[in-house]
Amino acid sequence: MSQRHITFPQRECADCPIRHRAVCARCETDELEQLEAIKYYRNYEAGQTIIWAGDKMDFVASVVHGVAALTQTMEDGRRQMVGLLLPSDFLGRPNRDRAAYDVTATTDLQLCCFRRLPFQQMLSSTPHVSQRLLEMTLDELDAAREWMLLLGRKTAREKIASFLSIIARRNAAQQAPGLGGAVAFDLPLTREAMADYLGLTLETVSRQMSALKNDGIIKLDGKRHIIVPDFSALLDETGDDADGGMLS
Amino acid sequence: MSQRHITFPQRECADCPIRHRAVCARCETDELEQLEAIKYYRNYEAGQTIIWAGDKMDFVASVVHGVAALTQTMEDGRRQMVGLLLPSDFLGRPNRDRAAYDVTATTDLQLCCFRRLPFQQMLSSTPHVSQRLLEMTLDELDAAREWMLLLGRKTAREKIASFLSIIARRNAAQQAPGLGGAVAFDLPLTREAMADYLGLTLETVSRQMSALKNDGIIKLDGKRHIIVPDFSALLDETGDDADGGMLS
DNA sequence: GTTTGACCTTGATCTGGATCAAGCATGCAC
DNA sequence: GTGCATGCTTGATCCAGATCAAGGTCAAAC
Repeated sequence: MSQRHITFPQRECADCPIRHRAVCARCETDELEQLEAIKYYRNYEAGQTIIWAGDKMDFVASVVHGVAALTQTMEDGRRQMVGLLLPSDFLGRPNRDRAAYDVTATTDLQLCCFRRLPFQQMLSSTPHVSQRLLEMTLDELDAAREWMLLLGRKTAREKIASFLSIIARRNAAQQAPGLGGAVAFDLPLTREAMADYLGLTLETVSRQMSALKNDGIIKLDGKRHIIVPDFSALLDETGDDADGGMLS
Repeated sequence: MSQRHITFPQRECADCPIRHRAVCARCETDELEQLEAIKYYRNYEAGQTIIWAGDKMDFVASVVHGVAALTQTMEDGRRQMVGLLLPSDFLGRPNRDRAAYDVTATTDLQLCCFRRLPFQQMLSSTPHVSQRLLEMTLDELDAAREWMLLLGRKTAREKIASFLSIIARRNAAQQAPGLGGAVAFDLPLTREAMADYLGLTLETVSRQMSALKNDGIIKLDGKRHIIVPDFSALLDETGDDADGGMLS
């Protein structure tokens, strides 16, 4: 394993990039101070395992930079990703001291870790933290249910298009507004990890990526950089409602 | 539609069958009184739609008796169940006034409904309610992740065996302890609803049920009553770890 | 600049579950 | 009773995606 050195800056909460979206989003100054007292940063490089299912886990954490994946593995080696954590997402479960899933960094990653026991204390004493955590957990449950529809009922092409639009959307949420329907971004996953996310094989992922490229829906710059000339054309391939579920 | 009349008894919280497992589980007497003031019961018969995705929803609820299903439908009619609510499970999302999924009663059903706005008030003011709701939501998220593994990676036979063992387990949780590995229960879903749960067609569900019957893993008494002579034999068919994920 | 290994693409073939198509069983309405 | 609808089973065929197999690309290590 390479010894490449990663250094994300470590900072005060006040100028943290996820300050207003993470579990700490609603905290007042004094509550932030309490969190500062129990927090520490950890950096991982792409491909590293953060924790194995069943391992003791003495912290919970927010993703600050990068992407982490939660994966379940069956005895015979079949793997299914069950969570994809992007910046501001929360890792770990309060009141549970062992990891339920394998957790790996799929890109270089920085976590803001909170020691588990004091964090649990804060959950009882600080409604701003527990309310925010409830809201984030409900959002994750909604995302999981979208994902179930994808796994259970979508075709391989729809799965790929859906995945690309999810990544594009979550990227856009943090970055410059795209100009006129065009979007570009880097894939945070290998073809194999995409297959684990989508319930496919890596060969099918590769073939469907090529098909979308040949149909002009996406362009590839290298293996990982995606350009979407017309985002609505990509959405048409996802199988989802054209209006994104909006109601009159 | 039939006019068959359903009457589940309506009761005081004190002798409610889900008193110690539902969102109210941790409430003290005075908190229960607050809940009593904003609660009312609703009964539905098997097959009835409770609410359509996008409809206004002015209540949240606990399932008291029976089973409800959350389902997503694509434009072309493909359907995926994304939630199965058994007694004590929670329906609805605080701070959201429209249903995100279709909700149907798959058996005769009783809901204990709470008016949404006062319930949201209580969430802010009553840690015992919000803490319990967080815990239940985290449990649902874990269940959703198991379900993703099932949808993404299991074979049709494994899916059926997994579904049967889930229903058997949740039934057993409330009822007499089975004698020596044998279990019996009623399916709360039609073959078609099972297909929507499992990401299969109803024909495949029917074929795999027949296969498990022919292999002696289950016995059928009518279409819906299942007898499992040896529960561990059923578990062997699920593809899950033999030890149920227990660790040394 | 050559070797190595990780990652990705593409081709040929196979197969589990979908689809298309009958028909059966049960229970309710009349 | 008869008629009819709903739910279920079973058979024949098809096909999307898995599997098996071969190479291609690129960057880091030497």
